[in-house]
Amino acid sequence: VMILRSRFLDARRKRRNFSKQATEVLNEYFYSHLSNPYPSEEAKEELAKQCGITVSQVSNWFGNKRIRYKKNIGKFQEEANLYAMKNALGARQ
Amino acid sequence: HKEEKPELDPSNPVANWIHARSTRKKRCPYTKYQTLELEKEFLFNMYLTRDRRYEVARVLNLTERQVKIWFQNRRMKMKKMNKEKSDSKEQ
DNA sequence: TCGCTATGATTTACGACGCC
DNA sequence: AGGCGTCGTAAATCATAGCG
Repeated sequence: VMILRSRFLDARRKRRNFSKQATEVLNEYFYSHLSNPYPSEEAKEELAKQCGITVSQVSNWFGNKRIRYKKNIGKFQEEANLYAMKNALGARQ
Repeated sequence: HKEEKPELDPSNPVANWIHARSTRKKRCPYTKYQTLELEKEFLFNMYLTRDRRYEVARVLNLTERQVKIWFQNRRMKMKKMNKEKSDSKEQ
């Protein structure tokens, strides 16, 4: 408990990339809201909970994703297709 | 609510996103000295009087607008840091 | 081990809106 | 109207994790 706390309070603990599952959740939201990828505060809280990260981290992730996607749509085409397909399959059941 | 500039283009997904106006000044990182002096001033008071703003801007060779915005951003940063501190304390 | 790039976080600069 | 406040964000930049 104290250890978990100090993990957060402890300044400058090393940055870790988010888990594959977390990135999966964020990408699913991003690509299924591609025409308006701006989650509300409530949606951010839900995503944060699902991903095990903070709301600020969710905001950072979307900010980075939007600008990087916009800067080079081509580079993300494959990823976009993957999540579009995943979404279509999931929506059918 | 919209923010800066919804582009009117058909069919591409990015069209309705928020875009910065082309007239926006490019972000220019401040020097260590500028940042240090701004931090010292912030420690003295989180809100600037008009006279202090003029003086700080003059000394650091920034515009009054840049100094005003720096303080606004700094207050938001402080708020965020306080929130994270209290969030991590509960449970 | 070394470089490089991808990724998460932070820093400037505004637009939108609010309240004197 | 006008000016400064917050809030959320764009875009650039920083720092370094992580991989070939």
